[in-house]
Amino acid sequence: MNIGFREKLQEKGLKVTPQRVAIFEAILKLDNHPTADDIISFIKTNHPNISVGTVYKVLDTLVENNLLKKVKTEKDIMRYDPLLSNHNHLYCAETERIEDFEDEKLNELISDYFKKNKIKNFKIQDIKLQITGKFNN
Amino acid sequence: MNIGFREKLQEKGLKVTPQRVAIFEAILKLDNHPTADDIISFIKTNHPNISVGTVYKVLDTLVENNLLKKVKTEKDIMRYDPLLSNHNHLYCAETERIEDFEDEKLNELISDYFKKNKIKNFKIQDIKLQITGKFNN
DNA sequence: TTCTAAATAGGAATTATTATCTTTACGGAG
DNA sequence: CTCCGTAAAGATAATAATTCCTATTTAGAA
Repeated sequence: MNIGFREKLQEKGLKVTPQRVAIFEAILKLDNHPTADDIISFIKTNHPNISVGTVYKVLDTLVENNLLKKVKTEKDIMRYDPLLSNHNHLYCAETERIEDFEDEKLNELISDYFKKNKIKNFKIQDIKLQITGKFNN
Repeated sequence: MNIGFREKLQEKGLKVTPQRVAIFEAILKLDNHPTADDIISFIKTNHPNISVGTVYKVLDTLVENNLLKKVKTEKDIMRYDPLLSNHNHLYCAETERIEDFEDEKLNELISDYFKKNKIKNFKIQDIKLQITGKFNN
């Protein structure tokens, strides 16, 4: 997966730098959709020489190149998501926890619906479900 | 509708202040889901004596009391929405335009789906669709 | 009208993010 | 393998949005 990341950088014509690798690894390791701040803290302990500005710049670059996605919570905080498959999120407003939620059947149901019921004057590019609620564990 | 707003404030035990009324009216007048900044600018010209901090606090209060909702764009900007019916949004990433989108049939379809297909360990409180794409006009 | 808790004004402080400018180093060419 | 040009990183200043703080005001109940 590390190797996959390096290759993806190269495909996009981006240089493979230790900073980029470290930041991407941090996101994978931190799991659960870290904030920029989570990533910065993690990086600070593991790679104390990587600067804050670099973290932001790398995140931006990766998002621009679709190696990462941004997720937003209710509270307006950006989170980062390394999974690139088409998935939705379960989100708990109280605890700020986010979990991935994949359900191919549901995706189909919705996209079928929109095939039959076009929205006039609007061309859909992407549909995302934000499911808010409470985790039982 | 103005009157409705005052009543809603009272129902919640909130004081009816000219600031709250002015800010709520601004949101209605600005339409299209203004940002806090839009609201502040508008207020600045119409009620120059209302302070920025107050605008933020009023918005928070109204959101807490369900007299207003927050909407998020891709770009991490908060917008405010005075409509409280259960509706989703069409969102154009290029122009930042947001339109309301109501479709009762779709809402039913989705809630039926989740009645039949519970998510384990998670109790759904709210489902929102974010439909990203392009407007044709 | 009086009183008190709630709300506002105004500005400082904080936080997150972006910009700038210099230095470094990735990775292709020789 | 070494060198070079350019993309990327470092460090820090600047900006932007929002929150905090405290004195003052005011809505509305008694």
